[in-house]
Amino acid sequence: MALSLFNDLTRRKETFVPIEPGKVRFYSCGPTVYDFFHIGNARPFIVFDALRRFLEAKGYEVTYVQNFTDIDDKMINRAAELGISVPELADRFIAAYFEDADALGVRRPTHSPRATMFIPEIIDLVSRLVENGHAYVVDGDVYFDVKSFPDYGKLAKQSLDDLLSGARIEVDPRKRHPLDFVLWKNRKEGEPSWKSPWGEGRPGWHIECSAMSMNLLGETIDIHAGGSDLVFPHHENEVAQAEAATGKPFVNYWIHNGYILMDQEKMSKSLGNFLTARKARERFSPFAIRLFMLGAHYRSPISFSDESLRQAESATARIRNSYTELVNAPIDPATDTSGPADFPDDALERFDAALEDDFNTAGAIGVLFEVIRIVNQATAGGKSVAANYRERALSFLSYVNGILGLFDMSGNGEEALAEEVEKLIAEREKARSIRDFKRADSIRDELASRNIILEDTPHGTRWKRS
RNA sequence: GGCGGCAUAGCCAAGUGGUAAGGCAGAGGACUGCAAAUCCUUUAUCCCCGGUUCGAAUCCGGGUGCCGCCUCCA
Repeated sequence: MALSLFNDLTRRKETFVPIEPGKVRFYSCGPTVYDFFHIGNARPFIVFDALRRFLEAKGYEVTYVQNFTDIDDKMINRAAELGISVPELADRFIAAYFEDADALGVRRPTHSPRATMFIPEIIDLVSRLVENGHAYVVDGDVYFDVKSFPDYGKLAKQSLDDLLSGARIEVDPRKRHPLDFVLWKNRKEGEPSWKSPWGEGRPGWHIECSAMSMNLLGETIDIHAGGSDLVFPHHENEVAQAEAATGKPFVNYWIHNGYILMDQEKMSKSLGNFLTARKARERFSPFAIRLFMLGAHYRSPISFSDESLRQAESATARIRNSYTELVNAPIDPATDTSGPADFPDDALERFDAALEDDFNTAGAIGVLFEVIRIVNQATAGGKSVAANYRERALSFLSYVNGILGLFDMSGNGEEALAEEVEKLIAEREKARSIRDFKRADSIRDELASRNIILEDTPHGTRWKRS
């Protein structure tokens, strides 16, 4: 079976066929770095990074680009508020982005371009559009002429008239059509600017993505991703700019994730109903946050709630527990038995099949938990497992985790802590052997208060962080 | 007004024609000194009405409710 993706350009699920066999050119819209990102913003970062990992797991060589928008009105306003320069602001929040994204298990993209590093390329693209009649210059501003591009609206599935009828924008009389959008903005006093054929100025928002995508990945790319709210106008405009310039398709597969809702409403900065990823990390593990995101199909809206995150937290602990049991299970010397349940041969196949079906992570996670139960059955009560069984189970879990990142496969880590805990466990064992349960329980309680949970198993006492 | 999405058990959530995955929570049992973890058992006819079909959560028509885009926005 082959990977299929729901392509917003055609509104249909389509078999994914890359331009170049074995390679994927993948662009994902990144953050405007004027503030910490919130968990709504985090959804595409996590989900599309996971898609990238899946593609790599399937053997594709993926060039994954996620940009930083480091020049626009919000950047300028925020920098002024903070009394720092726009580049300083960008540096600060790019650093913050990586801190948060790294902590959430989002892998670093192949390229993380900043718009301001591509000014010559942007100017070049705008020039092409001016030259071939798709853009016009007014008072140092350059606008894209939507009427010159008959396909305008093909991504949003709206005609110019339809788009116009619901428009809530003020009409700028200098524009030929109300929906014409700015490619290059004339400099205003005190704003960062660059020299261009049309005077000092700065790029419009939409043009940067087209320019960076075309320069880093080529004029036609395989996948372009982002939040649903980018379909119009951002992505529509990207298509128009790029295709008007090159005459070639800009993107073969457009994919968009659904929103995260807060109190039944779309989470957004402007509504103020958001939770930053940074704040969320203080309250929930990265694994729980990831499971919350990946536990529903990427195109569905999901509602944020403490309850949902707590559920994800518990579920994630279940995976980790199962893994720990498996790793610690004694190996059956006979090696030909593996307990009551054999490791299912089709697990991997079913897991992949779910992801291949429009990246259905929720379905895939269902398969994961079916396997978890089977593994738990095999290791329940301290039973031994066949070496071969453990190897196969670990290999499955490792493969799954390499894509979804739902639990920590490393050890407890902290050496010094481990030593101290082991000492207390030994002391408790001694107390238990002489049936001094009061002393034993007080040790357990003390560790519990330090977020360390003890579990007595047939093979001794184990500890873990809660 | 145009375009689009969603409605599945207490909660979260897969499932696009053949008699409802998975997770969380709850109940009972097993294991434990007690716990924890784990195992076993247990909880749904899929918003409503009508239609197509041997058969529909899944297709069609009509409702109802909620959400989004058309303005910066993941």
